[in-house]
Amino acid sequence: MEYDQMETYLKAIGDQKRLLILKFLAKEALRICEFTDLLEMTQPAISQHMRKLKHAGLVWEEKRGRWTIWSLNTQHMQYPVLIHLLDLLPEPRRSIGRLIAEGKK
Amino acid sequence: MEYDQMETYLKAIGDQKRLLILKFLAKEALRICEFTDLLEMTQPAISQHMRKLKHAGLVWEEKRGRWTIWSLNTQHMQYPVLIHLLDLLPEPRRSIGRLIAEGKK
DNA sequence: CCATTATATAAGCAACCACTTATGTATTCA
DNA sequence: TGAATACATAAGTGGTTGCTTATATAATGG
Repeated sequence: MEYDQMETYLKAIGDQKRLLILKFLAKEALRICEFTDLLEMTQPAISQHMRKLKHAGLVWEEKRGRWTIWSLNTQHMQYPVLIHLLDLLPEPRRSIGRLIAEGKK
Repeated sequence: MEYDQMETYLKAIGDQKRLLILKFLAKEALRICEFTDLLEMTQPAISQHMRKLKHAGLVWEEKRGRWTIWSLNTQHMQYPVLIHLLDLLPEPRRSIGRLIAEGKK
């Protein structure tokens, strides 16, 4: 792996919000509209983070109807490292289960 | 580890020049003036990178006379991850051995 | 003691980043 | 078909980054 690729990778995961997104995706695939509730961020902000993660090859997108379903790319060369790092981070305050309970999913 | 600490860590290593610095330090402790030759960068630029690495707890500094000798902090929580990542990167073009041959060390 | 060497730090600057608001484009559903 | 929903993208903005040049400080060596 070259230095510029490594930089792209580390810059992609070197952001609190994106780490949180990845932490969620490590559990299950999610849609943008679910992230807006989970992260309490606007939809364009999420979209832009996803674009950055996609550019680094960390996530996949699957268009289904009006939704875009995002999931972790488990084939990424540094996927094991990513999982290791995510495991060090605490569980998010808001959870997907909470969303379901609130009838948002 | 909290999200902001992880971000600080990843931002610190998420830079080509700093990855190169760390790659050199993984071999041996070095001084600023040696880095200016190895990386072909100005002295203040190096100093500022070292400050950032120090702030993230990745390196130690040891003042000896007019020199400051920098070395990797092998006690850092994410030291094994760092070594793993550095091992994926190619050996730098310029080497310490080359410096010695040129009579600069 | 004075010149040299090694380093830190400050100010300035261009580029980049992460957000915002605004808008365009599909898709679904009544 | 028209309203609502999900999403992408563009433009604008304030803050950050990584460099530069300039300068200060401290140690060494003649």
